[in-house]
Amino acid sequence: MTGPKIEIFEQFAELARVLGQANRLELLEHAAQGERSVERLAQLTGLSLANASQHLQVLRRAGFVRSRRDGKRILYRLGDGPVIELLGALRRYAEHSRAEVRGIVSAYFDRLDSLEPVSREALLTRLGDGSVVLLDVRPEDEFALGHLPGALSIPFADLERRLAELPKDTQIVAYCRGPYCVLSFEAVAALRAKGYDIKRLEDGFPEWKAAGLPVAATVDNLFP
Amino acid sequence: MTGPKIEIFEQFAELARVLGQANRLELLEHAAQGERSVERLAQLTGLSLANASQHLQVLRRAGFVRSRRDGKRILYRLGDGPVIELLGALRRYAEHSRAEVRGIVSAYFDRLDSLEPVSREALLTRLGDGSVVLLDVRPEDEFALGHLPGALSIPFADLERRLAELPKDTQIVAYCRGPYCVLSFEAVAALRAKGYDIKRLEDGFPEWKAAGLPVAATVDNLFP
DNA sequence: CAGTCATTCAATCAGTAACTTGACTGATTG
DNA sequence: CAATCAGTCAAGTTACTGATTGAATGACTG
Repeated sequence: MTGPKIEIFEQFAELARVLGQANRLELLEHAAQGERSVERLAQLTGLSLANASQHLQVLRRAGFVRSRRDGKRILYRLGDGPVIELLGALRRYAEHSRAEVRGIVSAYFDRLDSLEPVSREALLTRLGDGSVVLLDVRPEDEFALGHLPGALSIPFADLERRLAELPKDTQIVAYCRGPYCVLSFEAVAALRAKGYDIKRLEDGFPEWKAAGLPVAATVDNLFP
Repeated sequence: MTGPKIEIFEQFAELARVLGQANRLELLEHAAQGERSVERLAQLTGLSLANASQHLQVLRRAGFVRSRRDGKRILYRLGDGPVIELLGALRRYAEHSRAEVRGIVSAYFDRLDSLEPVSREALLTRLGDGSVVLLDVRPEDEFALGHLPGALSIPFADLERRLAELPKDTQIVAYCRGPYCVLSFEAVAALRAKGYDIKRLEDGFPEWKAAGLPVAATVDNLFP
């Protein structure tokens, strides 16, 4: 081979191998929501503590996440390279090439929301003229760690109880963790059934943040 | 976990695992230049025939390459999903996050070409007004399988012998297989030492083609 | 239609990866 | 300063991956 290519390819391959594990991808998505302790991440993914810890270290060595100590806890958050962009490229490739992905997507998602999602750009314009209400359906702690400015936080679990907070005369745009997060799909399905005018944001919070758009946070790192 | 995520992550991880092997990435880059037989790809990468064949089948199952039979030969070419985009995202992430990659790049490449490369957009404009000569330094067979329109083919190995074909008064833009292909770097270094005004195209042939820009081919599939 | 060529398949082996368990470290708390 | 808590480390098991070898397929060639 000509020159330095083998080494470069080996570096690329090492990074790709780190993403080649479903549990790590899941940890990564959770870390992308905001800082999280190892224990919390282990809970969220259903992994054992030691296993989660080891996976997180693999992710850290590859730069996909960073960590810092806070008292006895160690908090992991997304790394600062173009991680979301890389995951987005992987997702787009998968959607194009893997019938399984398209199948799962259509089975779970299209059934719930046959309408076009709202793009980031469209949302920005409509937020400007106040013609839309933004709804964050992620759990409260994820909202606290960071959310789209002006978003209303009603975790999906509380939605039924808190319907009164939602307008019937203004369109609602719901979002959650990412393009494949079911929460926003189910919120759309549930609220539409009740007569609300609601759509889904195409991406989730991490994509919004990665695009360099403004983010609001209620706490800094209160909920690990 | 909520819903269909685990399955989706497993699909993503499967794809990432396929890219998690340097030999496969190398095969992929060669297939991205144009259709190639298994034997040729094995030669180019230095892999055994059976090994190359198996890796190519892994790549095919993931949709990164396609194959067709031509007589006794089986020809592999790049798949038609956003493969180049995915590899580009991987490359950009690696450049950002891996000191090793930056190190290798600067050790081998920056030494050879400290000047800014020419972007696709800039090249397009300058091709329009005829203020630039395009130079393809890849081997002849890769040129034959596809090249940028109007490019002059002088394989790097023949460069010394064929200097007469190059203008001294017009700027030259050299390109080869991709951002890390050494050929164009070395061509730039060699010709600049001889007093030519020469720069490097930022990307290579596959990126150009993937961007949907026009491509010329001398033969269809004559050189497998 | 036997021989040859290009590729794939099947079997094997060595090396690596994922998960578990239990011990260890480092910071807080009584 | 001992006890506790959060996380890491080290060792072991099991499963998978990559490479090699030789046999098997499938298509052309005389």
